[in-house]
Amino acid sequence: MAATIKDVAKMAGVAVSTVSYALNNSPKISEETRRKVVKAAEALSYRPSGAARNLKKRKSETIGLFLNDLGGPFYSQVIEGVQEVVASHDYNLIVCSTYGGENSSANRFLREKFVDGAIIMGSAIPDSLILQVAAESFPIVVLDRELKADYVHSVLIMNEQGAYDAVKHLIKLGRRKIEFLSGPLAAYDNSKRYEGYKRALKEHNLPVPAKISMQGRYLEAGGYQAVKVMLAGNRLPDAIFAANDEMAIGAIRALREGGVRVPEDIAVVGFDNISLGPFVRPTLTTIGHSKYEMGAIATQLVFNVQKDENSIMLPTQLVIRQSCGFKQQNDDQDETSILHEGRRGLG
Amino acid sequence: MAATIKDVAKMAGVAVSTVSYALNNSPKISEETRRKVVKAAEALSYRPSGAARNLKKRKSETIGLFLNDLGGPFYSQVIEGVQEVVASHDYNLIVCSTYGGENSSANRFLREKFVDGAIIMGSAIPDSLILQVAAESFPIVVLDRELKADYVHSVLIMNEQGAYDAVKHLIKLGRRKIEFLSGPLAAYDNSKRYEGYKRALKEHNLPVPAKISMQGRYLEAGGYQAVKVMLAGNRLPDAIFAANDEMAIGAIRALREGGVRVPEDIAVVGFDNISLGPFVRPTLTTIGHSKYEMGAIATQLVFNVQKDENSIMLPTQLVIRQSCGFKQQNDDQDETSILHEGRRGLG
DNA sequence: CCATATTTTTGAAACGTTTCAAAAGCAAAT
DNA sequence: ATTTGCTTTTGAAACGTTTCAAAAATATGG
Repeated sequence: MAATIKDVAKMAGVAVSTVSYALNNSPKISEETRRKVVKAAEALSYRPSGAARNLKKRKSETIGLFLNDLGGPFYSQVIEGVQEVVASHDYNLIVCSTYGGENSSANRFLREKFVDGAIIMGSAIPDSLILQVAAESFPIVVLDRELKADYVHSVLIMNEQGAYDAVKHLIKLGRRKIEFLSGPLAAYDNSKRYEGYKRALKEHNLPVPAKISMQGRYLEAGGYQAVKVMLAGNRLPDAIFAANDEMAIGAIRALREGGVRVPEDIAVVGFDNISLGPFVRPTLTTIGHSKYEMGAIATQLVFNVQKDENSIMLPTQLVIRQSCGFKQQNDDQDETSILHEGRRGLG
Repeated sequence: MAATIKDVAKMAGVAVSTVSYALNNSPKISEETRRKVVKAAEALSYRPSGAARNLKKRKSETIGLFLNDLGGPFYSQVIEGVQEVVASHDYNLIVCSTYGGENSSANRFLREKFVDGAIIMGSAIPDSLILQVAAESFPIVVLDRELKADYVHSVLIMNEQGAYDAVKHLIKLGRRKIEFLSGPLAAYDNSKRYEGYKRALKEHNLPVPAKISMQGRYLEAGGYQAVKVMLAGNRLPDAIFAANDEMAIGAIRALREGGVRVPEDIAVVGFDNISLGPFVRPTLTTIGHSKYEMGAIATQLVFNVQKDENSIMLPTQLVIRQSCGFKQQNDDQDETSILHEGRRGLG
């Protein structure tokens, strides 16, 4: 049905190989034949088959970015960073959801070598699959996840230190009973953030709660619910450190509805510095990290394949707004931030 | 280097075709051989070549979703709708940015038949390319864009009517001097929204400004700047209708900074009902439309290819919050909404 | 035990490109 | 005319699958 390179060749009265060279702008072809070929191709509205091309060339010139859910407010900047670097290498980028388990699109694409390299964020792709497919010809970079293997690199955030900074900041502001609003217990970043929370309490001789009392699955509604439940209890904390911003925002909503003043009665600090932060009331104090840079660096790593695994640690940054109760003289649009230097280099 | 189906065949001591059948769970193959084959495949850590497969089968079982920028707050729900329907058909979804002009990834993918169908949102892909590649074997659905051709379907939003409803609402609340905060003049949806704005003014015998005085390129910062400039002038309006929510939010920020009370002095209404709306202060009155449904319907259309172009019109909905100045007795989290029924069917 | 069905396995021909190595054209130099 | 050295064009062999049609093996029934 659709025209192939053979049809173009026939119409232009030349060999198939000539068409190929001509359309790929090879210098071997004379201008005259090139014109003939292009004309024929247009007349037949010829579209080359990417599949055939990739098969023959044994590469797709495409990088895959695999995410848990394409929608999250968090990802968009990461994507931008990836996009930029991929484009600068004249490669294509496809973004794909990891949703769907065993035979999700992501799994299929990883297995079937649709892409020449992959960047993986989120936990839906099991370590085993990554280990299976990573190879010199197929480098993989994992984001915010520890995984060591040949041709697997990782870009990490200083989760522990960031959480530590957040909690320490609350302590410095005089808060003594600080609760941890947890994300999924199985999540890597959540557990790191929990570690940082505990370290800060310990180092300041504050009691560490025996167990996690609030869980919000990293969702706004989850934070809201967890805090609703908390409010029904009797002994309220004077601060909440949420493992991500969505939950922090849900927490603030629940507190407000319960007549609790934020930050006067209970201070709230989140993590991730999502773009919504400056818009909620009170504006959200949080731990930021450079998402664009994360994407860009990850992509660089994909292009600089190296056998030994290599991990890069990105710094975090305390972003002080209103919800922590820090007294500022300036307008609420302004914000202060304290950079926590990270280190970059071999893992 | 990497193992191919031939290597697996050799190792398992069977023919290439047997391996293919075995791994694709064809019922012709005996359990015994299947086991042998699977074992060999695992031993060699065989990964089938998607390119070869697609070439032979002449399809990729993949749908492409092409967006202007992957990050926008607007898109995520559309993506979810698409994702859901694509998955229900056991197809794969790739999302891809149209950024990059002539030889962007998007252009390449569209041309090289990497995908079996496409959903296109945003204006970066020229009509000409769409017309060129749309075919029975390659259906295309365009979102919020009018384009009629064989095998091209469109899913539209009632932009004109939505804008009309927004402005009418402001008029009913007593506003008389309503300015239009425009997006890019060339944008299809912007011009439709402008039409609706003008119609509402005319129908209520209000003067229609001779020309558009504020432009904000659909960006928050654009709305902010445009309003800053407006504030420097002398005759202020008593309401602003922004062609999208981002600009409306920027407008509110500028007004607040300028000491203008929203909505008391100037009311603001946006368009799109992005998720940020309920979080800004005052909460944003806007025109909503179901983004998830938009994605889902578009995807259905891709799978139900029909020759004659077919367009579907989705209803909009006035979402009343604080920024329009409507006096409500209830808490600010609540919101009222008025559905404007759309019609669905042939264009 | 033979003929006939049925199940399982196999060769070989695609699918539509790229690219190597050889052939053909063509000019200039002998 | 023939050789030499270019430039341009071409055939044919991949690339790694799927799938048709035929062959081989096995089972079924008389």
